[in-house]
Order: sequence, then C-alpha cells, then structure tokens
Amino acid sequence: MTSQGGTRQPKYQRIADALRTAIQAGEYGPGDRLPGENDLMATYEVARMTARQALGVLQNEGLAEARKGAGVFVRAFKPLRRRGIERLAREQWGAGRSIWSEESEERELVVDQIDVREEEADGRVCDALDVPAGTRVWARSRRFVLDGKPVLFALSHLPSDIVADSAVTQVDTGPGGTYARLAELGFAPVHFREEIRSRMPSADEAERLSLAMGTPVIHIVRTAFAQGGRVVEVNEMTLDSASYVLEYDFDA
Amino acid sequence: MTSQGGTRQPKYQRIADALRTAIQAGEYGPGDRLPGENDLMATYEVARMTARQALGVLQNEGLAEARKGAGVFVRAFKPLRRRGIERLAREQWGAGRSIWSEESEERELVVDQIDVREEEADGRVCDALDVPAGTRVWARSRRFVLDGKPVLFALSHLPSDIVADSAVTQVDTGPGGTYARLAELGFAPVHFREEIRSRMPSADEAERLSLAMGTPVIHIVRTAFAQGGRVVEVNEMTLDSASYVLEYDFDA
DNA sequence: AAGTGGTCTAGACCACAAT
DNA sequence: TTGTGGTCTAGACCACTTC
Repeated sequence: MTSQGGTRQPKYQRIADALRTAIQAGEYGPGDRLPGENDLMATYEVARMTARQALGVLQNEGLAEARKGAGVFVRAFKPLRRRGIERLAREQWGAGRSIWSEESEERELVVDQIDVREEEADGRVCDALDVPAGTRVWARSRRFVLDGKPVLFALSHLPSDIVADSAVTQVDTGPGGTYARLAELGFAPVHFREEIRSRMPSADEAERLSLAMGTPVIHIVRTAFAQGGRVVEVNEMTLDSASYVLEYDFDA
Repeated sequence: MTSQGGTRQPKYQRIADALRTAIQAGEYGPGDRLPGENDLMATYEVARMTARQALGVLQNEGLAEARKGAGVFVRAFKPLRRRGIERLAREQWGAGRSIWSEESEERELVVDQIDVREEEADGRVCDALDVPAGTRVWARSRRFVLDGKPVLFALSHLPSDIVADSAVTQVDTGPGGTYARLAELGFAPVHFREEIRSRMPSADEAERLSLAMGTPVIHIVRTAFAQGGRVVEVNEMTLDSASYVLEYDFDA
C-alpha cells in the first residue's frame, strides 16, 4: 500500500486537487487559512511529507502562500495596470509629470535601493545600446515599492557621451525624469521597443521583490530610440507578475 | 546536526547554489545531464530527500528538467519572437496571409485540438465583448504545435450577430483568417488592445502545453475593436513562456 | 506553551529508461 | 539488469507565530 490504492494519481495530487477545487468553489477565499499539514495528515491518513507535498503543489501554482509558524493561506491578487504605450507618450514626460504618477494613484510609492554610477558596458549592454565594446555608460538602478510591497526593479543604461553632464547622472533627474533631460540634450526619444519575457525568479530576485513561491517575474527590456535611430537608453525591468497586468493599445 | 552546521543556509539550498553556479559557469551546457540524486547523496553526504529537494529547486527555477529513469538535465531555450503590433497591421491579413506565416518560418507548424461552436457567453466573456448577459457567441479554440512542441493555446469569442453566416463559424476560415472575414462583413478591426499577465499554469494547462516544471505561462487577452468602437473579437491566448518573447514597437 | 511550517534522516517500493 | 527519478512512510529537531 505504499503508493496508489487502485487510482492512477499520486495521493499528494489528489489532496492538492481537492484543495484547489475547494478554493475555486469559494470555500476558501483570498487570505483564508487552508487546512495545515496536521489537518491533512489526519483527514487523508497520510505521512507528513505527503501532506506537505500537496500544499507545495498549490504554492508552486501560485494559489497559496505559506507563512512560517502561522499556516498556509489563499493568495490575493490586485494587480496594477501598466499602459505600455500611453505612459510613454511625449505629453506625459514633456509636461514634467512622472511616468509613475498615473498608475500609483492613491497609493504610497517609494523608490529605494537607488544606485547611479558610470561604468564600462559589458557585452550584453553594448549589444543592446548598439555601441562598441568597452564604451562608457551610466547605469541607473532602482526599486519601486508600492504600499510596502516591492513590485519592480529597474536597471537603465545610457551612453556617457550623451548624458555625461546632465542630471541623468544624478539621483534626482528633475521634473519629467530621464526622458525630459534627454529631450533637452537633443536626444528626445521618438520610438520605443519593449521585449517581454516571463520566467521564474532567481533566489536573488525572489528576495529583492519579496516574491511568494510560485510567482514568476515579467522581464521587460525597453529600448529608446532618438530621431535618426540612435539608441539612447536601454531599460531592463523585472516585475512581480502578481502585481502587474501589462496593456498595449494600438491601431491596425 | 539535524540542520545547518554553523551556516545559515539550508543544505539543499547550498547544493542547489553549487549546481546553479556550475551551470552558469558553463560546466553544464544546455541538454547536459546534472549529477543525480545518488551522486549528490554521496558527494554531499545527505539523505535522498535532501538531494531531491536541491534538484527540485533548479527545476522550479526553470533551469533544469527531470526525465524519469534518465536523469536531470539542463534546459535549453530558443524562444520565438512575436511582434505584437506589426503582425496585426492591416496589410498582413488584408493580403490573405496568415498571421502565423512570419513567425514560424522554416518550422513545422501544426494546429490541432480545433473546436468551433456557438454558445451562450458567460459573464466574463460578456464583459469583455461588451454585450448583454446571455448573448450568443461563437467560440473558436485551437492549439498551435511548433516542431512537435505545443507553444500556444487560443480561445476566441465573437458575437453571433456579426459572424453567424460567415466562414468564421467554420473550422477553416479561409484566406486571411478571421480578420479578413470580419472585414468583408463590414467589421474590420481598426484597433487592438492586448492585456498581458504571467502566472504558473494549472495542472491542466501544464499538460496541454507539455510544460516542464518551473515554466510559467503568459496569458494574453486581445480585444479587437471595429470602427465606432464595437468589440468584434476577444481572443485569450495562453503561451509557453519558454517558447516566446513578445515585442511591441511604438512611437513616443 | 502550543501549534505551525521548514528542514532532515533512513529506510522502502514503484515505473521507467538505458544497456 | 541496473540505475534513475517519483512516491511514500515514520520518525526527529528547529524557528517562528500566536495565544
């Protein structure tokens, strides 16, 4: 009687299925506590590791979240809407508004872990910026924390020969941000390309974004082009997938 | 000596870190076999479940893939590039080309699990289509398999009062596909909105797309608008995140 | 203090893949 | 046939949260 008792499915999957069904039926709402390891051991007559494995399935699916010493809870989602195209319209940053003001209405946005430095671009960045190997660039990295929850980490690279003497090299880039400064320097971005990937986070990323198990990250690489086609910025963003829905609006 | 021996990290994490470092250093390339459970038990002097847990970490990160009876292997990635905006330009489907011909150059594309039926739209679909509850709609679902690997599952809904007597209700929609037929009916899409989310797959989705552990799905909901703003199609797509990079190109 | 999840051990049988 | 990963048991100690 070690494994299946006539059925094809492993015990831990059957237990996970039962819990998942209960969640979807609304028996457990967002934030509710699920039956714990001890409960499952008793009701299903299985060993600790088996009950654990069942709860692990739900966590890996992103449906549940374990809190040490407290229990396993149904996760709640309330993602931000990020309008990929509107938010970069010239009027937005031209008017001195932050690109962030719209999507963080009524919520407390903190930008921390800010780091601004000049360095020699590595191969990957040179490729993206379309500059020769070893070119000097400014690197700006920062983390966005919304209502106490880290939601995004951004790493931006700009060629030094363009931004060297501007506020882009400062922690505070001033009204309208980096793109307003680039415009003043005669390198206003006129075209953008965003590449989107999704994958599971590294342990490092999971920590920086306080990600629960079973939470992928969305990776966006935005390339900004000035008139004439020169690349003026490459911005790599890593987002908590549970905190975002991306939106792109365009004509046929 | 049950858990840590002076260090803060769990053993299984240290083992996983060592393997991850080795992979990133190129000691194990894509497709290579990693040390198995028995190897790890011997070299790190741990129990089976601990070695197992270490390998589980890498699988959940999407870096490795277990093949029963064979071993654990480093995963390989070669994503398709999906150009979100260009691919929907009027010229593409207006000229009778399939929207798919571009991105599947030189590769064998099979469309299977095709299902076309009329039904009463549920609340979620009514909402998305902007029609009253209970409206009749045509539902088209199909799966795309590229070189033997399922990469995408699509479920499209269109209002019956628009498409009822057209080839949209047939398995084969004819040259140019659904959008060409809509154009002939006087409801050519002129505007699109794509909403993008990422999450871990349900067990069902994982099976339909043959997803390895640690592989998120990308969920795209595309809404097509005709002149005047009427919603003519809502298409929900579920993509294997390991098979895709999405690209959006637009002007400031 | 009691209960929870996190880690770990040392066994076991199974289905499957490679040889 | 041998080795692999998949499942499962029955214990154990720990750190943490809640009361």
